[in-house]
Amino acid sequence: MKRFHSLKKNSEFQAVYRTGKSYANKYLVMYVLDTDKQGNRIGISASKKFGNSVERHRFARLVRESFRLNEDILEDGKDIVVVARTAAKDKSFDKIESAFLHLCGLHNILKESK
RNA sequence: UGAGUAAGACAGGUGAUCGCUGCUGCAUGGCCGAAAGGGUGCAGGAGAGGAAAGUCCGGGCUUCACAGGGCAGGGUGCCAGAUAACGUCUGGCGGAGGUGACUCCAGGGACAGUGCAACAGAAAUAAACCGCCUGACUCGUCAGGUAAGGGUGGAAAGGCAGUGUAAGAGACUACCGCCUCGCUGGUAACAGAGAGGGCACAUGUAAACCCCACUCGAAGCAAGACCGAACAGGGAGCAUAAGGCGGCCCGUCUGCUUCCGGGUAGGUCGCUUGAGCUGUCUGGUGACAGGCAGACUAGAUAGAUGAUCAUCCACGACAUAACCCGGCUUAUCGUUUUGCUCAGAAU
Repeated sequence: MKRFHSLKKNSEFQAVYRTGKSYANKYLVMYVLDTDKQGNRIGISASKKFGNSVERHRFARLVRESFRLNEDILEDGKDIVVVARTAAKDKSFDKIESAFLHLCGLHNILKESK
């Protein structure tokens, strides 16, 4: 299996926003939708309000890295959308990663939590 | 040495582990495919900027339009050159600033016409408020002359000095400025000296309309080209077994096969070898042009450069390619090189 799967279409994002459940903390907002398909998919969103191109790319990389390193402890068959909040700007990797795992815990999609 | 001025260079480095996107090689009777190949795995090597930014100009490229001419509209605006082209660049000219190196200038036309010029001021394109002078008389008023002086303003009928005069005024004179004429130098912008005018309808504004000269077709890589599930459409054949429109036949619609053509999702190309880069030589004051040699240096398509650790130091600013080039503008922690100028010291 190559890389990891990501959400691409606007319609896929809209489906998660409308029908998925959401939790938020200081840095991130996370939407999760059950798909019953194999593999998890992630979509990352940072609006222009968040910052310029460099800052938005930086945020996306940190979230992608958090997802990649922790994918094996996540349950299967989820569409996840992560939205940036402005407080996440200029934050280090471990802050973003802990925020990501915190939200995964709230969504109850960690394998250990069962 | 200090202060300044101009032109450049660099844009955290090194090592380790995990991860991402192309490329090359090898492997893979195992996953897909008839095959080519794809996929997967391993290895090697490559992988953002000086502004990649703003999208303000110009060009290539692509599609559309196009006999020729004119109008409208846009752009440019001292001269010569460079260039594929430009609103860019180079060298001059003129003006402004600086002791200087040097810097800055949207720098055609205001006797073609129209418009506008707040406030202040007596008056703003038209002039007598104060003042000055002359005359008259009822003795502080009237009539007339006057733009030298006062005050207002960005701008008040060329400036300054003198002659002159009742007081004044280019009324006259010298110098400077302006205008006209030819002469000399220069490709030209322009400069120089000379002669004449006697200063006029008299100010400013053309990033106000406008006039003059030159110039411009439109839209953009989500351009566009090709392949092409699905799904509308048409032709041919088959079945005519069944059903609908008919009481029945013909006909027609529904069905299946096949072909044609349009074309959505999706895919492939466009997509990186180029008006390019590096070095060097020649021509040119220079922008630049030409010759020779060398290297190949991102090509993603929801969009690849990240994470962790160690270590060094100046403790790392601004900011992420999206078809490609030439410029402009704006942002930027700092480090550093070279030329030149001024001041001081020493020889």
